[in-house]
Amino acid sequence: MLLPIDQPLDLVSTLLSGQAFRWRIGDATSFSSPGPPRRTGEDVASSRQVREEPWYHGVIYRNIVKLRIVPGGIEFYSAPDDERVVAPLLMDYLGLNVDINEVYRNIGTDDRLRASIAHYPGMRILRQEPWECLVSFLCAQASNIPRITKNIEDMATAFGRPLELDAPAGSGVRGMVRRSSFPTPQELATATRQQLWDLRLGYRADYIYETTQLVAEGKVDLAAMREMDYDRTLAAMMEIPGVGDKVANCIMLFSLDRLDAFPVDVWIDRAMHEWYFTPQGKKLNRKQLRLWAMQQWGRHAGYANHYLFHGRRLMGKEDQREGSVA
DNA sequence: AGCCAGGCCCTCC
DNA sequence: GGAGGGCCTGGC
Repeated sequence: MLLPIDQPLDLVSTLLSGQAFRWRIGDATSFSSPGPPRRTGEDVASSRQVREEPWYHGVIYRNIVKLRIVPGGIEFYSAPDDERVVAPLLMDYLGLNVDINEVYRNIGTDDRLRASIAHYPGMRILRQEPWECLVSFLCAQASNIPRITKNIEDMATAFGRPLELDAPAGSGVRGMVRRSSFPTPQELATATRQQLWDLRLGYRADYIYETTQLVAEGKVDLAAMREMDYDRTLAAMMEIPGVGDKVANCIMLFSLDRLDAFPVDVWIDRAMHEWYFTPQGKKLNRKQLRLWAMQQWGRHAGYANHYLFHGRRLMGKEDQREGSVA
């Protein structure tokens, strides 16, 4: 099915850069290292080099979704639910209801940000499912993307529901995709503390165990948090074990409709001191940085955060993986 | 071998 | 209120 879009969308930056952890590149289920771009194999003889966008697959709303960019929009398949059912969910999940050009006008306030925007046009903030997002960022403290990805996948495999997507013949999609849904709070609540510990989550296992009980028992109501104002949502989030200011802001930004949320991690901390509070200025703590940013960029501060984060990796160090194949 | 990671929490000052 | 150390595990 084709989902028409008329604004830039950069799938690799949006899906694989650390806001969600269940997206993979490639036609079929494969957890081997991504490696170099794969050959299509069929149109090698063709003199005209048709540059085809890669497929991605992930799991949202208990569906496997496989998608890629095509002229005019997004081509996608889903299972077990029909594409007509998944289409609006996918649209919403990808944040395509947000006018990104308006966002850029609001956050393009200096050269650094404008450079980052120019380098990552179409990198979006996802609108994820709050429960999965919460567990993901409980995993994230003192960790890294590959490890978080493994932790989340292990929980899905152990406590979620197995799914498969068999692409229709002649669709040009090759390979069966087998994934598991991320467990619901009730499903994950069946896990014992020891079982979680055995997934090698480290000390995060305790946070996840405690949090799962709270959500499954209804003592934490994530859906309700989408309706609250920023301060109330933040306060409610920080009641959750293992959730501090940074993690709360990540969850709020990526899943609770708070595009004004501004998570300050070590990288943002460095970038802001380096770029906005230069040498001798007194050091601001993380909460002060967040308040300053929210003042500066208002209701799209979270987008500024994401572009600062990626902008710094752009200028700070070399860009190791970049899909700019000739 | 030893240090540290995309934090949080608890203790102590 | 804020600085400092501990915490599972994995990677360098």
